[in-house]
Amino acid sequence: MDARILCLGVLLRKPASGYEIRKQFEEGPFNHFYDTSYGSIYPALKALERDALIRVAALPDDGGRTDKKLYEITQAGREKLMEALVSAPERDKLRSDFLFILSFAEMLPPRHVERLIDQRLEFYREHLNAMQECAAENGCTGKGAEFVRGFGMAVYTAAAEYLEEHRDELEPEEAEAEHA
Amino acid sequence: MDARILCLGVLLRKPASGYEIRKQFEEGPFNHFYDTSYGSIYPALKALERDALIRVAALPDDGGRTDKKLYEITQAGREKLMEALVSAPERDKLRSDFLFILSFAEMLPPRHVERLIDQRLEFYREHLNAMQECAAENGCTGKGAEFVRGFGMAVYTAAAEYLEEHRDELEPEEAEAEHA
DNA sequence: CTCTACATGTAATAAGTTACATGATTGC
DNA sequence: GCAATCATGTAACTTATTACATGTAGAG
Repeated sequence: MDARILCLGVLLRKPASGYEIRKQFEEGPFNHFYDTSYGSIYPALKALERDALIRVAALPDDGGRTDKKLYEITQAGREKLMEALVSAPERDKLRSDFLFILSFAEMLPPRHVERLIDQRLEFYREHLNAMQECAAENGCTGKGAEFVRGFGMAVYTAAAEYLEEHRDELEPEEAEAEHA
Repeated sequence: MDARILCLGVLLRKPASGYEIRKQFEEGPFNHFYDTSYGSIYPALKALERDALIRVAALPDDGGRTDKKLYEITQAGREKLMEALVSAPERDKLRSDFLFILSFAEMLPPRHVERLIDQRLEFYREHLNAMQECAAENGCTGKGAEFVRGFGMAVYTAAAEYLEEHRDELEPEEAEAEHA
């Protein structure tokens, strides 16, 4: 899924500007499994408009700002998106500095490992809260979106639990060595 | 973490060739949270050797092939890696076509959704098996690596359970509509 | 009036992926 | 002899990221 399909996905739910699309990937429902920056969104929107997969919607005269481009998906865009949605998904790609670092835990200062895990737990807490509240305003609507949200929460919860229950295994065992 | 640091991480555990490093990211302990291809590994090794962070080890005369370059980490390399390991980790990056697609589940053919989830469950089964066996031969050694392996298994298990327990929520409810 | 959030866009850069090109070794 | 795996490397391509550049609107 490249930035173009991602944008189509957002626009299928409702018309939005480039800025608003960005926000959906930063705070909204797509936050947890995709990330995209302006540098990829704006060029993507340009290409989509060129190919008539989206168009600039007539600006609503509710006093919105005039420099804002509200894009909406076209029929061709809907078809293009559906095509992408039913084709075989690429496998997930994860890049986790956290796990990479932790896999060398025994060679690191114990305090550093402690802090790393504390920060991670804090991260899970925050995001679980945010996910709980991610509601209609953000486009967290529909069976699919809710299912995915539940999935994310289940995974984060399990991750946090594992960290809490097993973090002591990473502690250096000073006393033990003496008895050897 | 770029390809260079990743390579240093592999080489810290034991000397390896570019090909073997690749395998660690494809099958080995780093499999689940990082991915890297030849096109990034070989240039990374070249750069690391140029900077004296790794060197070509004397070939063991056990009859190995002569075109194989066994790299080992140098002291400077160890320091460079440690520096990277104690600096603040970048946040995880996940890109999941699976979740993106599922978030539109209600607009997709039910059969497609079914198949998607079946494939995913199969994926979890396979990888949980592989992770259970990922042992010493592969460099799954040490507290850190084992902790990370356990973490991965906990997360995959939770993900699979969620899918199994909640997949029915994605089924279209034909009967219900009639009573409305 | 000032800060934050809204808003769009480009250019330089960095990075990794894919496909290509080649060849040796091992097991059957 | 043949296929699979081991093994190294490059070039073209695609892609996204970062930093830059600019300006508006609303809240306090």
